[in-house]
Amino acid sequence: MRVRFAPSPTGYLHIGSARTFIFNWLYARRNQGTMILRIDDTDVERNTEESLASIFDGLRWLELDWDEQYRQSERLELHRRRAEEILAKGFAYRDFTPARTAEDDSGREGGAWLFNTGMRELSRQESDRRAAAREPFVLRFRVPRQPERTISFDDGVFGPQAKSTADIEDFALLRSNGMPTYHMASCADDADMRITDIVRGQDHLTNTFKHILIFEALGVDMPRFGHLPLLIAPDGAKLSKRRHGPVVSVTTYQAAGFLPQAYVNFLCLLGWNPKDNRELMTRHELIEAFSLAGVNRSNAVVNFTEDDPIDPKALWLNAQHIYGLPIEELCRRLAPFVQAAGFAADEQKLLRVTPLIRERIRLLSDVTAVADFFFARELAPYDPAELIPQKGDAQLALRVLERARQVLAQADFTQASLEAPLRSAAAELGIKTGQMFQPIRVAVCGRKNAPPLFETLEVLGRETCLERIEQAIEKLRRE
RNA sequence: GGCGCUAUCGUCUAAGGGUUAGGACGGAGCCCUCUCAAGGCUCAAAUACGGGUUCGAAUCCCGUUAGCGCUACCA
Repeated sequence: MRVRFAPSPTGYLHIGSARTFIFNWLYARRNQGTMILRIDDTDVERNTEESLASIFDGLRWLELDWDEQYRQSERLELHRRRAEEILAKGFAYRDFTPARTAEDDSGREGGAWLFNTGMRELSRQESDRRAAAREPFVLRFRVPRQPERTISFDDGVFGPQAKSTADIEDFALLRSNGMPTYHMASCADDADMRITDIVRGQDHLTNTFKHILIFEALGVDMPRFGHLPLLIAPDGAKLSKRRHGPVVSVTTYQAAGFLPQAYVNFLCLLGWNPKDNRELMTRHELIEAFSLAGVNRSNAVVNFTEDDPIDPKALWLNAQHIYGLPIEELCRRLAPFVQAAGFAADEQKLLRVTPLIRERIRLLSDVTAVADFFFARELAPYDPAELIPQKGDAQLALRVLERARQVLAQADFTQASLEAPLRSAAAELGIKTGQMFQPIRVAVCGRKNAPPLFETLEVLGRETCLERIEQAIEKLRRE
């Protein structure tokens, strides 16, 4: 089995493209096939190097690989040769009609345009003469019309498909500048690369009839086809940069702090499922479970809003994958985000902090908001009122902190030996544990919501804790 | 306009003639609990519409509607 992903480098890597790559990749890996990356860059006008770079960056980030790589622009001779071959066999003809413009197009009514009159019938001699005279022409496929014929194929996802040649126009193979069209280049390459299975977006479903015509004319083995439902926006429109902004770009999710395996997992669930209610899946599990039969036929909505570009389910999956990661690996993934935020993150410290925050972050980037007080020397300013516990006052907060200062000065600084004395201190003061712990938590973390107190104290260390409690006491006295 | 594809909770989806139409995310509530999370439990929430076929239809057929794709010398 040989499959390919064939993006055209006209923008950054689109999440829909990434999903198409993933499905091809899963299909290949599942069946010990060969995965081919082919850059379809025949549209010189729109291709950019940045786009090419973004495709590679995106795929590298997603930790996806491939076995062979090609660039269509380096294979133009093959495409032209194959087009000539089709012309020589009589399956194509030269059309010398000047290119239509958009305005010409608007007037069309009552059925589809099929071909330009007079050109199909041009004699070979006449055609050759005008071509030799350097008159520009576009090479068109001579779609069989009399008798018309039904082209059919069995789609791996959509099932049996059929279309009459009476509904297929004489599509172009070569442009008047000699460049192959997408249809020609794609089919010539698919044939040359001996692609056995073409898995691509549903927008190509109806193009497939044209491709079958080309493959037939070329006299090559017919590949199998499988078309994927499209990814669309909540408003039903297809995802586009203009309308939907960063949600369509893979880099958005990388920057937001997604784990590649989580994002791949999310993308797989858009239009495919393993039929057994599993959702959280490893890459290996995805490969094992993948089949074209599990792919849906209706488009899938990426559920984002104007305020939040991230689909809530993607977020949940990311949190699950984060929680499932070994501490050392999570640490490694977190480090760049900690550094980018300007914290001096020494590895040992991060290794101790990570277990305390792993179920509190949904994105890797959350680490800076959740664990900042572990890394910052000085606590960000906070309202002293935060130090005051439920059903208490500043006096109580002061008593709690002064007592805590004593306890922390003496106790062994481990979670286990900190808990008992702190609890009994609460009992001695005649207050609830919550009332005891909150002022301490706010004093050392600078906020009410934080990881469990004793672990936090231990990781922070005696010196930092006492220093921060001292500062809190002064804050309260100044009030 | 022509041709094609699609239609189950808000979203992703399961069920492919017989189910109280299942799961997940998100939402609401409860439990757990030193806060926040995580976790557990519970609740609300769907077969687009109209006809057929059948003892029986989310499921098969036809139509309508809606959405999407193709209809370029874009891919």
